[in-house]
Amino acid sequence: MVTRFAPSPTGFLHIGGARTALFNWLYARHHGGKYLLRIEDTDRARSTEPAIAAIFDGLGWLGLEGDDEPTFQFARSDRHAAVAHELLEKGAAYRCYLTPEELAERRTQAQAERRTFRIDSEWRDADPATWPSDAPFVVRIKAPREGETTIEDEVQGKVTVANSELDDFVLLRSDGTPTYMLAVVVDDHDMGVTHVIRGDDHLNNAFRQIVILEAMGWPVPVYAHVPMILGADGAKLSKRHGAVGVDAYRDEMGLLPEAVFNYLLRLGWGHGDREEITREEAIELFDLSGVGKSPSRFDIKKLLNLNGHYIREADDARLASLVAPLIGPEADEALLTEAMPQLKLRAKDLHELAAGAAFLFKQRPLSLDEKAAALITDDARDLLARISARLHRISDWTVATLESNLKAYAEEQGLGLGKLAQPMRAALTGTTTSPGIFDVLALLGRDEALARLDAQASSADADHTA
RNA sequence: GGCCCCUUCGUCUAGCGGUCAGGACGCGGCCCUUUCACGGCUGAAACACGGGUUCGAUUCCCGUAGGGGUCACCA
Repeated sequence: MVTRFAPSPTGFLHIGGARTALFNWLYARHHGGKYLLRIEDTDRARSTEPAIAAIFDGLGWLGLEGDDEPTFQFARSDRHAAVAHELLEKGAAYRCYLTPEELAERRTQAQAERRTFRIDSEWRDADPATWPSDAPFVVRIKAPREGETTIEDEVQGKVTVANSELDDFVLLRSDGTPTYMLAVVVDDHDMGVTHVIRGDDHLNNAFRQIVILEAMGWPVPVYAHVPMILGADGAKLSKRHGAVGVDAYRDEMGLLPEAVFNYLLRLGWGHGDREEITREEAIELFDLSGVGKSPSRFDIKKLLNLNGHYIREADDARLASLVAPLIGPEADEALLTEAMPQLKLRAKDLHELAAGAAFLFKQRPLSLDEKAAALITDDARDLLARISARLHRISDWTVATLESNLKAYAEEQGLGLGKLAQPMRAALTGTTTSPGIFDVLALLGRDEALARLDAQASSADADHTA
């Protein structure tokens, strides 16, 4: 069996497209088939190189690249046109000399009479011998007018449409170029596609495509039209909802591909109570029967939660290499990796992770944020001086030693550990939230930690010196 | 408007005639705790509405309402 993902390169890889690609990829993997890519670039005005690159980039990031070299639809125009001519010879299609203007006129006329407009070309049954040779024409398919067509859709179930609903749609434009409807059918056939899994905005197209398929005597593929992804407000997902390109999820939101993969999988598809699902498990579990029929809304909170989960699961060195560029040239990947087990507990995305790691690379004197500054009172300075003096005597600068020493000191002084920890945290990180204070001391190293402590112990209180 | 599809907590979903209608995110409370997190426990929260069919409907059928899609010489 063969599946395919066929985006048109008019922008970035849309998040909805990414899910369609995911389902196709999963279905092929699950059944040991092939998953192919086709770039539908027949719209020359809107297709761009950067868009093609962005799509491959997005698919690559998610690990959804095709099993063979991608097909470029525009390059196959001659083949598409040849099929149209074959249909013409068979009498299954005809030259229609109606101009766009005439069509538009009939359309508005029908509208004025509150009639449903359907193309009813007088050229449909014209004798080919009467076809003008000098006037422009389009090639239209002769769609059946009687009876009905039903498809057994893997997710939508049995769907039936009266053939009278179908127009004699265009196969070849007046400039001789093929339309999408023709190109898709020919390419799917030539590529050996057996399963067409796509957004349900194409459900109506399936009936038109079957007309071509039957005229050519080609087999009808298995269809699976999956519901679309809607914005949080229930409207069609668009730029208005913020990020719709997968590149934004990576670059702007700082998400991990495995989180997006998992989220997209669970959006519109379920398998019992399973929530966190790896690639391997997904391949094993995925099935079209688990795809729901109703459109689902995009929930960024849940995506973020999943991302937090995958950050915690991720390899420390990998996270360090992803976060270092977000911090700046001063970032040290080795130190980041060492701190990562602590840092990754506290972040839902890479930007939060970078922010949480920033204290490691700050230059002295540290600038304290408002809450941290408020903690450095005269009493606190005094306390920090005493703690520093005590820590100066420790040479075994490890979490265990630091912890037992400081806890003993807190007890001696009859203070809760928090009374020591918060001023220290302020002095050490410039903020009021951070990993555990002993980890912070250890991560910073003896010299840097003591220097930061001393700097605050001897600092002047702006309020008092003013 | 015509045609097609859809409808379980706010959201994603489980359910496939008889369940205290389950899980997850989010939200509230409690616990853990040096901060923030993580983690654990716990609470509130749903079968759109109206008719049928049936001993019995969230589940099957038909309407209504609401939502989505589609009606190009765009893909």
